[in-house]
Amino acid sequence: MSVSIRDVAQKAGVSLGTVSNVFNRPDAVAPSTLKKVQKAVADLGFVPNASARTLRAGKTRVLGLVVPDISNPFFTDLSKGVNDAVLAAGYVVILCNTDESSEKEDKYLDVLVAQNVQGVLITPARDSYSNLKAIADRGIGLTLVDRSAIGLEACSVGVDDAQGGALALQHLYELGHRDIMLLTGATNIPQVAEREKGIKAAIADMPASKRPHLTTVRVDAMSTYGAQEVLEKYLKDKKLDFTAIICGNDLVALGAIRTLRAKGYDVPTDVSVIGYDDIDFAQSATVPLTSIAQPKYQLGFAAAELAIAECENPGKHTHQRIEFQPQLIVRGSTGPVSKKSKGA
Amino acid sequence: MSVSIRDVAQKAGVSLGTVSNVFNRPDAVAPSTLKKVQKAVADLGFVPNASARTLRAGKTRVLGLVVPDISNPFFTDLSKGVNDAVLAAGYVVILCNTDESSEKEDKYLDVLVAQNVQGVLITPARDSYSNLKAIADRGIGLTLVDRSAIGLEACSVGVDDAQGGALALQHLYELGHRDIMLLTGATNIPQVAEREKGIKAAIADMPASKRPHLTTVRVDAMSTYGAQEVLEKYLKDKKLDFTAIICGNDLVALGAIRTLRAKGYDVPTDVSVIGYDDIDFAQSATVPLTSIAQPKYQLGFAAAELAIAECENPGKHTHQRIEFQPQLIVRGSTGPVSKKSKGA
DNA sequence: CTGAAAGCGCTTACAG
DNA sequence: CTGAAAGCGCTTACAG
Repeated sequence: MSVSIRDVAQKAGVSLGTVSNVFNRPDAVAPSTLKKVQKAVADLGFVPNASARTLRAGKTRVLGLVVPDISNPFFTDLSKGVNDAVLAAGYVVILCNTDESSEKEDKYLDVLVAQNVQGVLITPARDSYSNLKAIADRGIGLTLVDRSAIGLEACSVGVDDAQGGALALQHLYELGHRDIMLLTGATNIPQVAEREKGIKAAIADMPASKRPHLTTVRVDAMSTYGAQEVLEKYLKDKKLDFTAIICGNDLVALGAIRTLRAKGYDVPTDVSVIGYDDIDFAQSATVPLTSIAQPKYQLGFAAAELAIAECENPGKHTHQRIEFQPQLIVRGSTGPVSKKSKGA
Repeated sequence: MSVSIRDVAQKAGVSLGTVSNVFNRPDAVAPSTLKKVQKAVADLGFVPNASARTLRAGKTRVLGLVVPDISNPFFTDLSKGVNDAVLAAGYVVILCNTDESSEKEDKYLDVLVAQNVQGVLITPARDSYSNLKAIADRGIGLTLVDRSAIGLEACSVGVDDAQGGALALQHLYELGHRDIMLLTGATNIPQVAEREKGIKAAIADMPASKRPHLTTVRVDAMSTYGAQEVLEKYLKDKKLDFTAIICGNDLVALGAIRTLRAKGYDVPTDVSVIGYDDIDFAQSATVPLTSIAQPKYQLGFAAAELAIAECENPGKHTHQRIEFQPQLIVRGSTGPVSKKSKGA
């Protein structure tokens, strides 16, 4: 149905191999021949058949990106980064959304093997990486995204969550806050645990006399309602015993702000609130939210670059881990501790 | 590097063709042979090489999905629908994010041609479809998403925006509202124009004596701030002359609610507010938002099904358009018109 | 029901 | 610098 290299060769009056050379080693072709062939290519609208090319050369220039939930903006932005890196390098990416299901993940992995992808970028849905080893054994490059590559021969990219926690704490500390609530989720969520660790480490690093006091309160669900419920209960028959809250994520922060305002406390005059994730809505909220942003796009871009580097140089590629730093985004929900609340 | 069909044939003690038949026409293989081959396949971990398969059979079972902005939840959910449909059918999809750029779109289209995709699902970045004709001419199936296929031999899927507007109006009408503000964007946005048309048509359909009165107010930016600014100005030295607002989207609705509450009006007691899009945050808002939702997932699923149908049956496929109905999601921001506000 | 053979479109040594 | 030839891994009539 389509134009083949044979048609181009005929039209340009050269052999098959010469046309191929024009695409793969243009330096090895005489300039006049090059021009002739390029004209024929343009005239016929020839695009080399990737399947044939792959079959012969063994390289597909196709990558697979496997994510647990593409509706999560984290993965959406990440996937944009992957796509941009990949497009620049002449690669293509097959996106696989596992919906956090191991079965779907396995299925997609098979699909990717069948498609002869040269590399797989993945945020695994489960802790066990057994299904990934099969991929690596097939010689397919593996890049772990937002996970570490423990026990795997693979590159990985991630964000320094401990640092994210520390950033939040330091920001509040610099604003003068010394009584801080940590309103977060269960410790079995790795990210939650890691950030908490970062907060505590930052506190431990301070001179004992100046260390802020941290009260940890856990919500069942890291949602607006989950936060409201818990915080309302906490404030029930107690006076405010903190001047700032570090929240597990932005939804929790929004819920906290709502509760505080309902109780007649102003944010940030009475209480500063800091979120995590920097979701899209953070800047449109009633009180624009100070938050910790993750370099999602860069994460994807870097992961794709690692994967492509491995594809281009499978022999002497050394695996590496790239860890990005989260970023503090200051908006209206945090401010200096006021004399009023300090006194309270 | 990999296990080939030849290895399987050898291990199972059958010929090449028989192994192929096991994959492509299992009915034509004797049960005992089938089992022998399947065992060999499992033992060796054989996965057929898609490139070779494609090259020979001419079918790649690969689709391209080209969207202007994957960070927009509309396209994210849509892409989930596409992926699920595609996975079920044993296809694979290459996701292309054009960032609304025509150049990127053209580049991706070339990439997709080179990858031998069998079909392209696209929400074009520009109005002219000239670059799409080239795709169609190559025999690649084309499916327009959230656009009509005027001037193209192609299937298309979309949402009935006029109906969306009508739904919003009718909901408020049934709650007794007769003085309604339409707070929306510029009419050169097709979706805005179409919804407005639907609202007006719905009003025109009512008996003249009962027709609600519609005041249209336009915002520069369909954002929270854009809405606040315009509405504050409108309410400056005027009493409330409406009991409900239909908003251009959910962000506008959130801004409207904020302004109303700041002025001391309760939502929905004094004023009902309805949004559009049903963004994720709509249900977590201070006043959970009544909104018009679009069947994004279904849109993608249906588009993929159309595309696959065309791939499977390129000869006698008739192009069709599938138009989905938007859906009213009732939450707390709308309620019956109160006697108080009615009297005002 | 099974096997031998041709060929999909390209790349890559290799000889000239 | 150019061309003829082999072969990547599979599918598909075709003969048996």
